[in-house]
Amino acid sequence: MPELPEVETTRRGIAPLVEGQEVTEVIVRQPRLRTPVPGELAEWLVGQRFGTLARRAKYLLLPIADGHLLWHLGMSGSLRLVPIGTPPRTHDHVDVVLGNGHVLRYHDPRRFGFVDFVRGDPHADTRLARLGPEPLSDAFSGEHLFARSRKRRVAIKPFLMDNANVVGVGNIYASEALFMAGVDPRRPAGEVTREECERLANAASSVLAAAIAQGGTTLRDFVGGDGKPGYFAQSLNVYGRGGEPCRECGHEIMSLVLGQRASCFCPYCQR
DNA sequence: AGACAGACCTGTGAGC
DNA sequence: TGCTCACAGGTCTGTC
Repeated sequence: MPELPEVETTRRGIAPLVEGQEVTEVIVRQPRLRTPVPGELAEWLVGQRFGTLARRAKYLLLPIADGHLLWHLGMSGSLRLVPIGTPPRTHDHVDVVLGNGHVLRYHDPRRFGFVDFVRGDPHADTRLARLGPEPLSDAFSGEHLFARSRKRRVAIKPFLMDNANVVGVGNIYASEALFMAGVDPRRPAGEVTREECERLANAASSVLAAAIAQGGTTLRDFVGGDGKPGYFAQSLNVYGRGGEPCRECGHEIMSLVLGQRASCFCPYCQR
């Protein structure tokens, strides 16, 4: 499942072979994604050249002459480059054929992702305009979290996962950051202290940076050719470990539902 | 405006 | 073994 680190890894991986390339053909095999693939996609793209690829939150931005492709990988999407002529597999929904002999191929079993075209400034688009700061930027800090969370009664975990507060912190990273910071995920956001917000911001940034450094290892759905789970899974302290002993103190990891999401935490280490 | 429920989709794994 | 079914996940929409 692409979390922010995987989206960033995708961007870095495909950029060298996509930037500056002309689109020669667009093939849509399955238009029914989270939002339908626009019928005019080929019309918009063919003959255009891609500019410098960017990322905002979990969105990839692919610039063309008068706008941007806005691509979201959803929960199971991947964007890869394959040589022209590579036969599509099941769930290979969209191909963007490039002049250099490569195909930018979108694969998404659960079809939670989407691709759309935004004319003009993409950051003015409703999907991007309300987003909070990037977790690895200077705009994100403990002070920012502290200021945003005052008087908020929602639990700190769903607060952290709210894109308006900080982007790219999904269920897994929110759980891990809260463990690292020693904060109980059920606490009302407004009651988390300034010092705890500082620890939380540092924890969220460092766990995301570590995951990017590992190449955005998938954490759950990923299974290698040898059937082994993702590498980063070994680093998880609480996520998916309900009922198991805490690695720090040995107490049992609790699991419950917060904001409609499974949440795991150590009731002894996290107060 | 904040809080929360529901919808979207399908592979996986548990239970029968 | 084969079937059913709940669950996971991010984000948008709708309701209170």
